[in-house]
Amino acid sequence: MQSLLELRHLKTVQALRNAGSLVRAAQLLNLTQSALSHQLKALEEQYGAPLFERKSLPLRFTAPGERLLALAGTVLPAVDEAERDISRQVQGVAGSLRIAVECHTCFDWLMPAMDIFRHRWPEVELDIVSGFHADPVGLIHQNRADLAIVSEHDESDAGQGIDFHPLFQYEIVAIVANDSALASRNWIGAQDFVGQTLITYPVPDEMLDILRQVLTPAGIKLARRSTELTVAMLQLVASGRGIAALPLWAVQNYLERRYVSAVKIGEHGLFGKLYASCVAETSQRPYLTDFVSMTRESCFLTLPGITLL
Amino acid sequence: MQSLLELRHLKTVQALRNAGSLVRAAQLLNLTQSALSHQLKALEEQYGAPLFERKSLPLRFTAPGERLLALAGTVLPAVDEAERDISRQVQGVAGSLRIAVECHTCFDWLMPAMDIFRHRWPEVELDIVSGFHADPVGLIHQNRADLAIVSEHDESDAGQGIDFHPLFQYEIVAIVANDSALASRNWIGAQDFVGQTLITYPVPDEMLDILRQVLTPAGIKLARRSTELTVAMLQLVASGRGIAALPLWAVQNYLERRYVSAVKIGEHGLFGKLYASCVAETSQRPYLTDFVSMTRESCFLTLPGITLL
DNA sequence: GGATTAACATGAAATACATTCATGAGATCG
DNA sequence: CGATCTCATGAATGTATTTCATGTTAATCC
Repeated sequence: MQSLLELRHLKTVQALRNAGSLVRAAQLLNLTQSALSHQLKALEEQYGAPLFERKSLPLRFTAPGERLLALAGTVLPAVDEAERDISRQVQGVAGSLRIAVECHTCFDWLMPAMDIFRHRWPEVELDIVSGFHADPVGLIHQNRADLAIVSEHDESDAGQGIDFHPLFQYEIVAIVANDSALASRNWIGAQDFVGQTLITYPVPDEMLDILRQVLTPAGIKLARRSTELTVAMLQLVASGRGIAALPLWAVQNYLERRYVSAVKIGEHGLFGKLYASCVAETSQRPYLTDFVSMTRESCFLTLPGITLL
Repeated sequence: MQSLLELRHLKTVQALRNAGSLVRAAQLLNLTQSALSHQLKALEEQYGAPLFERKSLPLRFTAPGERLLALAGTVLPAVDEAERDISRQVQGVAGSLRIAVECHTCFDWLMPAMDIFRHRWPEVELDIVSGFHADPVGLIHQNRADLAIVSEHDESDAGQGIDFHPLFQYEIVAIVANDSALASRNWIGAQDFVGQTLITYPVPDEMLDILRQVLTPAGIKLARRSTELTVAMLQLVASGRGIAALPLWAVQNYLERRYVSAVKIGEHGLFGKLYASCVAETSQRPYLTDFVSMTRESCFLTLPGITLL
């Protein structure tokens, strides 16, 4: 009798459209697939009609489903904006968000995320702390940065009043030439790197997962060659000058075009994790939590093959 | 961390503004005052600021409160509209709502309610079945009306697949001249009517609560005089030609201007109740439930001193 | 054509959450 | 200064959402 529609349902419907499947939508919302299934069932029962076709991929919505999507499209941004306004009214927000980055590829997703953020929080001073620092958390302590994007969290930092907000996890794959002997392998181990030239970004060793997690533990030291640009690394690999290890999402395009080949590293794959870390006090700021959740969402929707943490 | 705001909260905030107090807002929403208090407390905790000033009457909202109100003002109508659109998509609604009325004063609130309805459901054919019928439910059975506004429900009808949707309750007071001996009484009983002329609308006896509930049971029969217009009745009373019994809300204006006086009927007052009745099938239609809830709301906000059933 | 993987559905159990109940405190009014 | 009104609050209740543990279906792959 009485409408059971809540913002929650609108968020679900929108996530469903963006994510393209119940499973992915559930990850986006930090819920289980089952929860969404129940939610949607309840809605469909209330309206007496299905909201979307289950079989088709990509998901197709019915007319009532589209109408709900349209509603979500106007309502949810309005709600977000109102809540940001209230944050501003309550604590005249005029803070800063200086972001320290330790990994090269981060820029690929950080830029679009920052653009969205700038639009949502125009009065917050947004910056990237340039250069690559071996210890980005140190920059926070020195108050030269507000937020650091890091790949592992030092347990020692966690105690020091530093919060780690999980972002996402991505697979790091070995990139080899198409005609390489390794290209057809199911996966390769540390020993398979021996004799190769490793092509990397020009950053300290500790910041390269392939070294820190695989080669150094195995006691292997390789010839190195470095370059700033991902395309340049791929060009070197393609022309047989060496092997690289890069995030899968960063090279997906080239793989689809068969420019180079990717091989899993280790039997279960090598994964990089990313966290946003800041002092506990900063964690409280509404724009900080907004930045984190917005970044997670935009990365999940943009970067292929990543999973949220 | 995560926003707890739901449509429910927006409805609460809006009801609070419209009703002017937690208690009245709770009646509007079919909730207890306590529920709203808890809801608002949770919101204020989340935003870290009060939403309204508790002491002042009429209620004053703070800046965050106003911002939420503004949000509710854009969001809730959009949600309503979307749900109506979905109803239309699912079951191409093109029904009719022919309303049979048994009481005279009903027009005062029915007209504005119908105006709102017409705007919300333009494709539904809206009509009043004119004339005053002793048995409006009969009109439904004959399919000459879809909805009847009645003051008591016949138990015999309830079985026959007729639904009764409670609307509201109002007090019926005796209207006497200011200089009448009765004017100063705390309340008057059936015996106090003896010897007076009863001024009524020109309708059958069964439809007058004062007769049905008070005078007839006491075996009292009075001289009668009738007129169509409420003002005319008051004029007669004021000039000492008789006594009337009318809904308090209908005469509130005149009482405030001390044109006539009102006296409670019976120690605990005489109350009229109104229901909207229709066949069970009609009850299902989305526009019917919308009409009922919308009418309840608009009456509650417009008519002074009524309580929802 | 099984075997495997992936996506969604579903009933029951667990959990979280909103609401009510039963008060108390504070203000207002004859 | 009771009487009445409004709102707040903690505990108890009850409902509703979510998870858990499966089942089903469809698509993909040797």
